[in-house]
Amino acid sequence: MNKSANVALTLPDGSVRTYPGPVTGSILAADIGPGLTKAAIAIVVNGDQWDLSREIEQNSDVAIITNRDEAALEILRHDAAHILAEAVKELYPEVQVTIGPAIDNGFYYDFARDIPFTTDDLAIIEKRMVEIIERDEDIIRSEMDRNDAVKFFHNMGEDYKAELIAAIPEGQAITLYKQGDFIDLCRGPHLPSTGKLGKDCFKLMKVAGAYWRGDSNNEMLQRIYGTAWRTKKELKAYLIRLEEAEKRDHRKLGKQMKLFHFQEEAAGMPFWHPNGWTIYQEIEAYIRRIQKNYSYQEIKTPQLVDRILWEKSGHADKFHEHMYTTESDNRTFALKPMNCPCHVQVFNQGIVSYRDLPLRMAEFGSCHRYEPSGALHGLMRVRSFVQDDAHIFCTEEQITDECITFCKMLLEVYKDFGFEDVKVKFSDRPDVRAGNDNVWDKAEAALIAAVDSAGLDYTLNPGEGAFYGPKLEFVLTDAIGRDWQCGTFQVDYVLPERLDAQYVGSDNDKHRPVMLHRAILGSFERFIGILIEEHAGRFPMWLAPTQVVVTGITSDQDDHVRSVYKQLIAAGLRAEMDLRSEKINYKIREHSHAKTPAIYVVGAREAEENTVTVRRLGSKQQRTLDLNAAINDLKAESLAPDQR
RNA sequence: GCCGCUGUAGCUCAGUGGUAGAGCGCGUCAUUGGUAAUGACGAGGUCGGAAGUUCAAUUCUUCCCAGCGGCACCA
Repeated sequence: MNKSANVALTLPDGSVRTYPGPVTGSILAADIGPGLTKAAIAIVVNGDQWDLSREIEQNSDVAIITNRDEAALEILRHDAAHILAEAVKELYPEVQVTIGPAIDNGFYYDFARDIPFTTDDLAIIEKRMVEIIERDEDIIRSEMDRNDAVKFFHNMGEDYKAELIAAIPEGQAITLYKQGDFIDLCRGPHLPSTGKLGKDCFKLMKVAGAYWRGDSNNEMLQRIYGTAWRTKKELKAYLIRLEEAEKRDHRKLGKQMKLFHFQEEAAGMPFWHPNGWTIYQEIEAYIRRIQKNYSYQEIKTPQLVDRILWEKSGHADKFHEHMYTTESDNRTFALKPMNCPCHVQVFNQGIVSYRDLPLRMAEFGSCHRYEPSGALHGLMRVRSFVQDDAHIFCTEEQITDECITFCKMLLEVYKDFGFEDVKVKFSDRPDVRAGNDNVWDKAEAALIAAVDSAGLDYTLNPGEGAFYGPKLEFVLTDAIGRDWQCGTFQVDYVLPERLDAQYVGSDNDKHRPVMLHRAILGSFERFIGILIEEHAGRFPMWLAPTQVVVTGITSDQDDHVRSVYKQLIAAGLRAEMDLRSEKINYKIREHSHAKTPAIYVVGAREAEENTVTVRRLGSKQQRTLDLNAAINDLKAESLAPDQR
């Protein structure tokens, strides 16, 4: 070790402060100014986050983290988790603590306790947390030998902690943090004292079950979630954001806007109503046009296929518990959970020449999967769904080009739906998989080469590939910053082998094609759910179930309203008319609530002049336009993005 | 599937060991009003399902189903 008597600390602005010996972040902060003493939370030492109380013994580049820094949030939240654990241990000493990390927007802590926490407990715990913050306990770091630490926690009755430490490699020092009487295993860093967390900057949110170490074979722990922020204002803003997100909830809007419903007799399987089905059909027609442009052929295959096919394909092996089956003819049939094996059957009819490749086969195939009951979530996770599914049969040499073209197509589609921000993840071989390692080496190499050629940045998602091949996953970000994984592109050498797909090459020999599985939207159900939340129900004109409502001021205009309505329908628009004897205020309010994008009002004046007064959703402005001009505007606006 | 919570009118929700209520919506009538709620009257519920405790269950208990929040899973 290169210890010098003097310790020189270089600050971000380049200035250097020298101390005669080891120095702590706190001392440094105090030297710089009293304001910083108060605001300081931790210190970055040569890129690592340290506690303010930890002694710096060598010359270092340092930066003090204050509560104004983003980095402060994670530390703060981690501390909130510790304060939560301390409060729980004080209130319920029989509870064992396990882990409690900072997460997006907050923190959680998992406890082992026979009796689950209730929401009433949350208020009590929260109160105790405030007390701990007011006590302003010092948070003290110490190190302990691994084996000593295991004993230490066992003696305290904290078996889970002991198990965690036992899993840390031998010889590695263990850091402990003590605040009041509460000691926890932790990497740190932490705030200097509990008082640094604002007592009105956090809130406990919910209780939930969570498996020990995330494994469903293990016992279930009691998890308490909380949110924590630097300021009360930030906390409030976050809570408002949650409320806003709730308003967009597609399940709520789906009901309100009469798009679809679910019921007990068909859990997880949507009943589409006329409004929702209109959106669905628009999207399907759009995708069909795009696919045609990209030289896909559309097919349709059976819903019910003998189990034997699923055994051959390997799906039954891995997913039989998630497949619906039915008996008939002394055979077991499975409702198809996916389309690919059926597409291979189509491919296998007759003889395909290398000249026919790449062969792009698309199907809006209705699939069923018995999803675990706890997984169901509105349209986002269903048991019956349709994908914009397609399989490309091609040669190895064609993979790259196909991938490039697909990426282009996918970005085009996302853009048409208003999603410009797209992330790509590359998922490689999972532990449980079909096909030998040579095949996987080949498939992964081909896919990486392809995505590189497509010019897309991607992040690695190790072990998350499909059982038959690696995949790219396309993630889009919605209007309120949430990520949704939708598109996929998978390279598959396994299924063609298992289902014996062949083509005749230019050498007149038989060869295996490679199969590329791909989807852009993923499931229509889920994508529509995403769109509902993206637009908060205010669909763009081309998707709006009702595009325009015509209504009169008084019943004297009824005939004229009928005539305008007929012209709108004749123009191919999804129009409604409202002839009820309600006041115009009432009708405007109602149709605005229904999120109808355009309202045409005809009073005596408009009827006389053959005009309409147009009111657009979200605007109080009224514009009186010539009827034909208004209809033409609406027609232009209601074209799908690819038709403009 | 696992942990917890919830399930009352079409919707949102209140309520009670003695078989139920509001607002909105719906229907009828009146009203003909220029851009986010006109008024009156009326219809509508075996209180998620099954069993149990009780003189009596929508209310208490158990089981089942579904939904919600998480966890696990997601070809």
